Amino acid sequence: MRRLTVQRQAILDLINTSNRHWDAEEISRELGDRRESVGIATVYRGLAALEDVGLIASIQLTDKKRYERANKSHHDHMVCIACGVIEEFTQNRIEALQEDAAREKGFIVTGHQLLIFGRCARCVSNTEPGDAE
Amino acid sequence: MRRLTVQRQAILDLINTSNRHWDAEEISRELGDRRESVGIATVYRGLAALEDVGLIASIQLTDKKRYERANKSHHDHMVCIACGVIEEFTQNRIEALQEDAAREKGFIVTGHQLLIFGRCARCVSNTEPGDAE
DNA sequence: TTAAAAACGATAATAGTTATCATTCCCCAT
DNA sequence: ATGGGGAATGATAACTATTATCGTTTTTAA
Repeated sequence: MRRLTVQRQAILDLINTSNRHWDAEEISRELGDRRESVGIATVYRGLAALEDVGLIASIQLTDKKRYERANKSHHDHMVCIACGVIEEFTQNRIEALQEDAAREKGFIVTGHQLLIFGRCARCVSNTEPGDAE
Repeated sequence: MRRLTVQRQAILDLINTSNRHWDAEEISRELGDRRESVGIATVYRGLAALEDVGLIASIQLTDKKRYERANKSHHDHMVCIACGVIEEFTQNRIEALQEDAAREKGFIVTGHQLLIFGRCARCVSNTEPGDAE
């Protein structure tokens, strides 16, 4: 990224002032609502550029990519298969074990992605009493 | 899945007699080469059906799904970002730690996906001597 | 043997994302 | 300041993986 344009600033601000995990379309729509509309292609390019320089972070879900603030300590994600909510968790021990496994194979680790799928506490209790689902 | 048709048998055999992680298009092409051509839609449906009953397993990569034999013990995957090779590894301790993290959040785990990205041993040594890449 | 259920295959449709391209913006050397 | 060139923008076409549609064929079970 060479230039931090107003469009990219708008994207960055939106992400930085929230705790959400955004997808490209949500960002485009939200900016439109705020009357600082940014073309969808520009959103995609901006997200890629911002991630590239480390100003934001991303997780690749099954169907799409979502972006979040980068100024967090390292964490992984838990996705509720019922309501879609994403929660974060940290397990330093897991990181270390991953490194061990990689070293054993002669792999140089450049990144990883750990997603846990399940039902969040709220969805579990909502469907608790014999709910047919 | 109600019926294990000849098409699904062909898909299953192909996967079971290999150690590869196949995507749908590769399966379709390989079966075509073997003169047991199966329509691409049927490949997708067959793969979904076979996975559904546990006869094959899958991993969701960044861009596509790949299928492998199901008669293996549980493992996760390491993907080489240079050559694409996929290696498997097992770390029981990681599984346990995931459960712990989930329990803490009140999550009921239904599945997980751990991908480690990096460079495999072969690609590391191939680019070793100051290779510009 | 026959009728309903399932699966097939060709192809249209969809979703997310990337490529194209003409236009506009912005930085920097003159 | 100014004008040229590299970047970025935005509209939209294109692409990839996958799913839906639908008429036809196969299979199962009565």
